[in-house]
Amino acid sequence: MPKVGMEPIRRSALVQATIAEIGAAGNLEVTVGQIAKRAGMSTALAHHYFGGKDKIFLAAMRHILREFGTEVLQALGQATTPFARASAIIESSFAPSCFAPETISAWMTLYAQSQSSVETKRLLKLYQRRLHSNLTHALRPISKHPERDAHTLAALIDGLYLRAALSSVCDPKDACDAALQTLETLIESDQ
Amino acid sequence: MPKVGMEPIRRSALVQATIAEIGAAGNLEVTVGQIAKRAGMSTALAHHYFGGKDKIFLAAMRHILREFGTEVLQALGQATTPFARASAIIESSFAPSCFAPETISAWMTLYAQSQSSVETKRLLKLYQRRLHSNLTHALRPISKHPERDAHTLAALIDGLYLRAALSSVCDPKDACDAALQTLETLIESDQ
DNA sequence: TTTTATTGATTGACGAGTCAATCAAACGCT
DNA sequence: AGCGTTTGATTGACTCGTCAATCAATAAAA
Repeated sequence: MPKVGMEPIRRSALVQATIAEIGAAGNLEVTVGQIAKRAGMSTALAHHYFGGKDKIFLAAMRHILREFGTEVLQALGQATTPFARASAIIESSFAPSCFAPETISAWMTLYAQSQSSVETKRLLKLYQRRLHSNLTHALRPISKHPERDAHTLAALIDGLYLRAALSSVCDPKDACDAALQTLETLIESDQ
Repeated sequence: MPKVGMEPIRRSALVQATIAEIGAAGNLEVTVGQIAKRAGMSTALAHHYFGGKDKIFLAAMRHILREFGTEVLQALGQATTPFARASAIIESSFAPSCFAPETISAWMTLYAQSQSSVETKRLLKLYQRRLHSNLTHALRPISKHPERDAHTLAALIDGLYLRAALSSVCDPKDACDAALQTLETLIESDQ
């Protein structure tokens, strides 16, 4: 079985397994052993490829962020009008994939870890900057205060996500509608 | 030194120390030993009074929530008009005490833990219900959609808090202004 | 003397990271 | 094609540290 070129496969399997384990546990209390087992290899191999537990976690976080980023980008590609662009960003943020248990857990632990890991904090800020920049760009032609409204909408998206993710009867659609509704109210208001 | 009636003092000291340690560490990777040491006692005594690590953490979380609750209640007492009530709720949510490092860390770990601890989730939902109910009550006389606007504002508060807490140049005032601004926009809009 | 407070010492478990050893594919040389 | 060598893949076993929880013992009130 030992073949060359295993590295990318192993790394990807570990990242996948990490996300799954975090989702199953609900938090970061996950051992390298569990992750390696789910990925079908020994703990030694996991260490061999990543060098340490925190490196594995960071890679998993990066993966989540990257996946979300491409989802938004793709939705933006479909949109033609400024309003459609803003709506697309909002709808991407409440896509079903964002509410998979492992995604929710990953997202929450991301917030928590950001308080103690500078690298995690960097990642999170990157996501926030991108969301803000995308929103600003979409709102520029249709809002009297693009920057300000983008800031408000970005925060609203995060907050609505938190509430929807926490609620047992987790209804992404309601949250999405609320965000869209507020988007309309904001751009119609002229003050 | 052994005197009677130590229990409440010890419990309170442990809760205080737990919050401080979480703030210092930035996450839940805090040992009972650290907490007990900061509280000036042995780990055995900490176990004696709380029975286990998770019980200690839960007590700390409850303490944070209760403190926040009374702060809001006090601010509401000062307010006379409905608009002042809504503003008071918002301003309480961005009070300096909410941005102390230990409070931020506690809040973040609260979100993260809620995914794996039903009791923590229950606590968090309680806070959200109270915030929503307070806001609805304040908005009833001045909004055309009190429930809907309360939901939006509550989420906005959480989101703005997240962003402000995460930003290195953490400016609560900006976040508060954004929330107040949106409050005005919402109640002025008539659709 | 009963109850409450208190701790040092200990236990038992668990987990991250390391290491030496094994195995097989690829490589280079003739 | 055949043969030795290097290189990547892989793991079982082990080390070292940590930490939650327990317990037996002490001391001081009541």
